[in-house]
Amino acid sequence: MEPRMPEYDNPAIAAILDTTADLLEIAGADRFRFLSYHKAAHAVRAWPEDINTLATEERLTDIPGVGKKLAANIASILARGSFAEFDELTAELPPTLVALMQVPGVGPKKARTLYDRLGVTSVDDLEAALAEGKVAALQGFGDRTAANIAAGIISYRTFGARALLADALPLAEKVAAYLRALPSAVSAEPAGSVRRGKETVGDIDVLVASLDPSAIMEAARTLPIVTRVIASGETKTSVETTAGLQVDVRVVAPDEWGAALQYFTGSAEHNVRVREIAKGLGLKVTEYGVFRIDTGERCASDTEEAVYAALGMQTPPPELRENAGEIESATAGTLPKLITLADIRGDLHCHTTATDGKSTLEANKAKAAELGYEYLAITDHAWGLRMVGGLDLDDLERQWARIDELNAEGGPVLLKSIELNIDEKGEVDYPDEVLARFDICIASLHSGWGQPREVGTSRLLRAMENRFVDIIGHPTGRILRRREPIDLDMEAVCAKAAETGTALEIDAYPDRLDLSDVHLRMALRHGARISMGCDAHEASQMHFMRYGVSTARRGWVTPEVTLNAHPLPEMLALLKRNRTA
DNA sequence: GCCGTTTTCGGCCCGACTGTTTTCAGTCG
Ligand SMILES: Nc1nc2c(ncn2[C@H]2C[C@H](O)[C@@H](COP(=O)(O)OP(=O)(O)OP(=O)(O)O)O2)c(=O)[nH]1
Ligand SMILES: [Mg+2]
Ligand SMILES: [Mg+2]
Ligand SMILES: [Zn+2]
Repeated sequence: MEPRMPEYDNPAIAAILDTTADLLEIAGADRFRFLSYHKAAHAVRAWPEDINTLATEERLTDIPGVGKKLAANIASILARGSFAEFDELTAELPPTLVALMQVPGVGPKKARTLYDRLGVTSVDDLEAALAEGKVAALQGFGDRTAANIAAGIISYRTFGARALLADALPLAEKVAAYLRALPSAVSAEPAGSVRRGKETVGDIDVLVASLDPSAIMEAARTLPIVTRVIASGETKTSVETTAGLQVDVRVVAPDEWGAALQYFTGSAEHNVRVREIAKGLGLKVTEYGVFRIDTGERCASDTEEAVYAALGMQTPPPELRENAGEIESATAGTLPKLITLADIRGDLHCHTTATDGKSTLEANKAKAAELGYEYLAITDHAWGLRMVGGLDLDDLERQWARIDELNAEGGPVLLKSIELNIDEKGEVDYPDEVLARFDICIASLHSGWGQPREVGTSRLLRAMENRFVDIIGHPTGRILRRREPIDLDMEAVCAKAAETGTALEIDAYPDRLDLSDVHLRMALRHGARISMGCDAHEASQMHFMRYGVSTARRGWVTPEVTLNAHPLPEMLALLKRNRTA
């Protein structure tokens, strides 16, 4: 049998384009040529249509930044795993050189010199060369550069993967609160990817407004959590911390707050686009303000709204600032009214002590009441997951009886629900007579992670054909930093969800956040509904909803399309099982 | 390499910090 070509998805294509860009840069290619590869990589990653569909329909150039050449190169990757320029580049340079550029302090020029002069092709090689004193001896390097690179290797090795938002956000808020409390500080807020609510973050960025910047910089260098000062100047300090995260602190004058917050919130791609647009209007945007190019006069700077208004734009919510369509919407004045935490009327996914949860029904109900919810779906595991105590019919009767008692007491309504297991054939637990008795059924994959695309896809499609499967739980099964998503034809999954009236879940558990932002946009494109649940295995985890909402907002999700942004009767009426034919 | 209510050619964001520089390149945000 022929060996199968690997199946590509948008992130896989984007990764190859990014590698190409890095190799081109190391090879000394024109700046705008390699930047075009990075730009296309970002656009492909953020594009809410499957790259295979686009290629088949010869619509790759629909993606902004993908022209004739890049479309041909992407098509070539899909067909044979590479393209001509990539083959030439990797014949000229070892592709492992891109890993050298991941070491803080090593960029394309130093990587090239290390390779040319010392034959260094890996981080291990680099470490050896440092130990032998060869790096410091290089033209243009020196002792300090060698020491910085050595420290960079340690960070590269120990910090590695991006942090979960749920781990970084509390720390970011703590650092901001600490700096805000300084007598010389006027205000301080987290910015960067933390403010944009990205599911993982590379570092923590904090903006401070102050008339005494040196006092802020001193405080940043001496934060209790600092393990190393990477750089510290008049307005910017970068430190490594005990949390294994880099913290970047930027300070500006109070009247520059809005421009600086716009800059430091990013994303970089959003900023570049905003600045290009400004230029076309005869304006210049920096972290200090919006300026007229002709007179140098400052037109805006104190608030973000003023900055965007000076460019004729609405202020896009931070979660949308990825240069993925929000600039066009903001310019046209058509930004969507995104879902907020306050719109959430209930949680549609939680576990109890009846299976693998650590809190009782009663404790979950109390938490739902505390959160001001109207309802809570009790979705313990079904019989198919016996190893975590999956419920049999007797267990269900007992749980339902207790739910009836609790509902009689008032407060948030507990919904008799279940998280069904989707088996190898796409079938779920229990006979139809039982499924019909639930208020809501979620169905989720819990096995088969390494399966080929068509297998996982057909399991989900089959499950969605079941008229009692109202929601597909954590559709891809990804676990951030631990498990790749199952390979799926997500276009087919979203289309089937829309066609059958099956909602797709955002599992708000911080290492899942599944569906992801980009897949949510794809789901909305197809007209699918969204369901939000924390997958709490302990009552306190029902607070994870805020992370689900961040991901939903990044996916352009509105309250209208979200099941649990509706009052109970409407929410129930939207379920597949209650649809009138 | 991409792109176009000023353009199919000539642009492509803007600034901070560091080290080795004798005037600024490299890296990063
Ligand atoms: N104008 C402009 N701004 C940039 C550039 N690079 C970074 N920024 C701004 C926007 C970023 O959100 C902000 C913080 O930079 P970071 O490198 O920390 O990126 P960000 O937080 O977006 O993502 P991260 O999760 O940290 O990788 O600085 C750039 O090249 N140009
Ligand atoms: Mg950041
Ligand atoms: Mg940063
Ligand atoms: Zn669950």
